[in-house]
Amino acid sequence: MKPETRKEEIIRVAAKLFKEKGYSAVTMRDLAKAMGIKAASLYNHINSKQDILNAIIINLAEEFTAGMKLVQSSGENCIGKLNRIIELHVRISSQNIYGMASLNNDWMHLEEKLDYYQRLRIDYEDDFRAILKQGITSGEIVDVNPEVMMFSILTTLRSLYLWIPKKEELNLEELSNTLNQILIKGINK
Amino acid sequence: MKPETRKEEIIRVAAKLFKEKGYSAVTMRDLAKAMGIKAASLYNHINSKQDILNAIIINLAEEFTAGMKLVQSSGENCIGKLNRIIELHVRISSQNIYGMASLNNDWMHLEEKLDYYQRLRIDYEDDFRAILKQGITSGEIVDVNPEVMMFSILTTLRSLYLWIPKKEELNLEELSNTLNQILIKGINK
DNA sequence: CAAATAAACTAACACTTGTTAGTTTAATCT
DNA sequence: AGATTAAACTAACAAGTGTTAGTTTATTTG
Repeated sequence: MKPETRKEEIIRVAAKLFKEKGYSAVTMRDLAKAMGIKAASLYNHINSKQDILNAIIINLAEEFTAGMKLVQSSGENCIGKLNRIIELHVRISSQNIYGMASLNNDWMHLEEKLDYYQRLRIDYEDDFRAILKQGITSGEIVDVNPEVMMFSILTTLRSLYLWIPKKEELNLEELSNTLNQILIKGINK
Repeated sequence: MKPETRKEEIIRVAAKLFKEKGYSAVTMRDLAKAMGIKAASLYNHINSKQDILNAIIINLAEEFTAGMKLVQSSGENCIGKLNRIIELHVRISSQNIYGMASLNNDWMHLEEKLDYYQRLRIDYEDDFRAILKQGITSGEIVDVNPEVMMFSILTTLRSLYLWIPKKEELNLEELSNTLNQILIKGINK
C-alpha cells in the first residue's frame, strides 16, 4: 500500500464533509479548515471544487460498472448473480461510506461529467434488469414486476452507506447473507 | 378544497426546486424566478428560506407519525400492520413527490427544528421495530436480524418518491401490492 | 369614492462564495 | 552549499448570497 497523496487526502476529507452537509453547503473554507490549512492552499493540489466531486463520484461509478461486468461473466445462475451483486454493494459501500453519499445525493452537480455518469448508471440498471428478466424467463424467480423488484433491491443496496456505520457489531459477510435472505428469498421460487 | 394561498404556492414550488438541486443550491432568486417575481417579493409571504424548509419537512414528518399511530391502533396482526405501513408510504410519497426529497436529503439543514425532526424519526423507527419484534416473537415472521429487515423495508419505502414519477402506468394500489409481495413475503413464514 | 390591504417593485446592505496572484517557508535533491 | 520543489501563506477579486427598507401598483372593502 503506497501512502496517500495530499490530493487523495483532500478528496477523502471532502467526501466526509459532503456526506454531512451535501456538496453545495460545503465551502472551500470549510474543507481547508478540516485539512488544517487555508482555502487558497487547496489549489496547490486540486483544480476546483467541481473536480473533487467528479473524482469522488466517477471513481465509484466506474467501480460498480467493473463489478457488474465480472458478475455478468461469472457463469452463475440468476440467483447466484444477484448474490454477487449484493456482495459487490456491501464491499464498495463499506469501503466508501462517505463517497456513496455524494454518489446518491450530489450527482446532479456533476456538470461536465453528468452525461457520462448517467450513461454508466443507466447501463448498470439495464444489466441488472436483464438478470432479473432472465431469471423470470427461466423460472428461477417469481414473475413479479421486474421494475419494482429492481427498485426495491437497488434502493436498499444504494443506501447501505447510511446504515453500515451504525452497526459495527455486524460483520460484512453476515450482512450480505442477511440481505440475501430478505431481498432475494421473497422473489425466489 | 380551498384554493392554495400564495405562501403555499411558494412552498410547493420551492419543494420542486429543492428536489432538483438540493436546499443549499437553490437561491431565493432561483425561487423568485420560478414564481415569476423578484426575490424580495417572496418576503411578503414567507419569513425566511429556512422557514420554507421547516414547513416542507416537519409537515411531512408529522404526517408519517400520525399514520403510524393509526397503524398501531388498528388491531391488525404484524403482517397486516406492515401492509398498512406500505400503503401509508405509497400514499404520502405519491402525494408529496417533491417534499419527500427534502425529507430524505436536506433534513440536516433544519437548524432550530432539527432536534424535533430527529425525535419524530427515532420514535417512528422504534414503533416500526416494535412491530417487527412482536412478529418474530409471535412466530408470524422469520427470525432474521430485525435491524436489517427494518433498514431494507424502510429504505425502499423512503425512496419511493424517486421512482413513482417514472412509472405513470403503474397504479398505486398495484404498487402497494407488489411491494408487499417483495418486501414482506421474504420475511413471512 | 375613499380607505385599506395584498403583493409586487427598486435599491441596497453586509457577508460569503470560488478562485487567482504573488510570496514565503521548509524540505529534498545535485 | 546552492538549486529546486512542494506546500503553505496573505491579499484580493468579482460574483453571488439572504435579507431589509421603503415605495408603487392594483385589487378589495366600507
